[in-house]
Amino acid sequence: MATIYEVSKLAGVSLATVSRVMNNNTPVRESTRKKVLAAMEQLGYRPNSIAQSLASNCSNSVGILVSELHGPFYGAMLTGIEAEFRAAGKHVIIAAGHSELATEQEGIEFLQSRSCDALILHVEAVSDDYLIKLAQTDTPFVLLNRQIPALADRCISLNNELGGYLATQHLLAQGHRDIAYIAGPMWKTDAKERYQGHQRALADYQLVANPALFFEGDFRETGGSKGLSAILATGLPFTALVCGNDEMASGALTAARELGLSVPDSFSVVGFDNVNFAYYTYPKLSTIDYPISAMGQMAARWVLREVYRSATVEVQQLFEPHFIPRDSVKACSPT
Amino acid sequence: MATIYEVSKLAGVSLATVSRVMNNNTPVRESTRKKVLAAMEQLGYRPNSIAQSLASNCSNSVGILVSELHGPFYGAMLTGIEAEFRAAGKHVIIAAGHSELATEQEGIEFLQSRSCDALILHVEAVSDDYLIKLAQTDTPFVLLNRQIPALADRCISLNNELGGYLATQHLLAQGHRDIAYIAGPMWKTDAKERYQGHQRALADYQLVANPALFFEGDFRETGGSKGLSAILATGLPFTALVCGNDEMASGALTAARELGLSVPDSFSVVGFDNVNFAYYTYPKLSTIDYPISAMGQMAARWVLREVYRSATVEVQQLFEPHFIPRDSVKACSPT
DNA sequence: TTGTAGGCGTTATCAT
DNA sequence: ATGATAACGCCTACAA
Repeated sequence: MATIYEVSKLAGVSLATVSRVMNNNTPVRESTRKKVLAAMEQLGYRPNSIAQSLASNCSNSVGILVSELHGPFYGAMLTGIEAEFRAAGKHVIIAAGHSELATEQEGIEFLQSRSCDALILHVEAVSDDYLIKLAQTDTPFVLLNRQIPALADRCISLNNELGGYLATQHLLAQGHRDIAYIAGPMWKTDAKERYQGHQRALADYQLVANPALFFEGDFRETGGSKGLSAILATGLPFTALVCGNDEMASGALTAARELGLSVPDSFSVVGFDNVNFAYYTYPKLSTIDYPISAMGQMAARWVLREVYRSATVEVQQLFEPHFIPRDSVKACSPT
Repeated sequence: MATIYEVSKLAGVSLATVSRVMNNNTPVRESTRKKVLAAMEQLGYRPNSIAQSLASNCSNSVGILVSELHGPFYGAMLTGIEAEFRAAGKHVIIAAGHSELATEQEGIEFLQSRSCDALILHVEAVSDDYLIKLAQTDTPFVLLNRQIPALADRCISLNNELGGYLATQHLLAQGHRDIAYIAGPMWKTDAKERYQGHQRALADYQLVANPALFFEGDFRETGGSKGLSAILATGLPFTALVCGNDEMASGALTAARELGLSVPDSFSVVGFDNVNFAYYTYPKLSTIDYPISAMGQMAARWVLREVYRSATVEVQQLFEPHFIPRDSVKACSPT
């Protein structure tokens, strides 16, 4: 592989000049520029990005830590991020944190050791304090799907509470009063906030959530099926079920079918996230939209603006969810 | 950030010695090792990976090019790859090729310019010749889901033809004779091979595929729904439908339901890939298993073995699919 | 076992 | 506008 040195020799100029035409940061006479370009072309010269990084103290790489690489949710997020960075010539290093404390911390350290210029973190297990400490470090980072007041300027998040509110509010407006709830792991902020929204919507109608109709699931399909069984086992009547995310809703739909119950005739179901497959369940799932791809893109832009100082479009940090009506909810028939 | 130099000063040894304890490739007296370790600890020393890369001519990074970052298929693949590399201390740079020629080539060049030690390529649009030329370059790469005879030693692929054969064979064994087929884009090798397997299975029964019952889709859900409409529009009878992948099968299921047809009573459906949501469709989709996560892992191992010379477990390059019976197929009732 | 010194391919600061 | 030359932080013969 040709080096800058060989290019300079062939072009009959100095190292520095070659560097200048590459980065065009310093004026170079047009004729010499041409000479250099020609030499580069002739040698098939490609700058060594490692050497550039060492000398410029900028690796042009940003680390992404997500909980999982698979699953409809993170895929959409990564797509938004990658597209934005690729266009800017930055590259993306990914690591999975698996929602586990140790793995998430390791992941962050791993990414830091790779000398990323910045980090985009979608972490769940790590504590607020840990992140606040991390902010003292000289590796800048943005937080996706998390709200920490002390770090508000680097948080990009959805109003989960509002989403939870909207889901339940829609059911209430349809006449439902006995509403079961399958939550995600309540130690996860988004699961908790969604549930709080649920409670607020109930309060609007002078109602209170019935603890017997509550189940704490795992955000996965099995959580939905187990949750439904548990709720049915109470023998209590209910006409609607809110699930903390679409995966659990899908599990609940499947379980209901296997038990001979039909949705929405036996009861209505609402999910959360609007992942791509929500449209392909049967019945099609009514859910809350989570614009995760756009949010990933915003995280990328934040980095572009704050770290690479490129003049980019506005960065939106707070996103509002909205309700997507489909076929899994119907009005509560007066009995 | 502390450098190796400061560590050496604090420990009272030379630069070289510090480097040696880090890489432990050269014997170092235990007492000096301790001193160095202590100094590193005290300074919170972290090696600069960029400098390491420049000096050692090894970036410890491998580039991954996939068609898409979202979708159940690639997610599973990335998971297999990331886990394997992370454990080996290598990191993963990803790029999306979107199944488009220009984007795939750009992606490869992008990854090369990032001085990856190796590439894992899941490319569809790029030609065999291009890849054969690429093999002359000094960037080693493995091919996932592609078979090129001249590059056989770096191909990790599934026997798609066999998969296609198994899908149809199962239907034939269940008594089906009029079998419709919704293929993926036929310029994609896997789509073509799956269809060839379909034809071979038919041939076993002295049957020939009916071109009127064939539809070329796009591997996406809409392909399945459009395909089903097109096939129904012919008015020809059929009792089973094979789809080139699960996404299209899912689309066909949804479309069938909307048309008032019930699967598998009106007709049976088989998919391909066994993506995670295949279990959550209604009815649960009978399909062909595609062990993509394991294949991703193998690609990673190939790199570990061939490029990083680490003694790893055997690398399996050829994978065999098998049939997963679920609820979308039933025996053809004799009429 | 340990130290010395040259090199990896750029960038960037001075001069000129 | 251009050229020397010193970083950048580490690795690795070669010597001792």
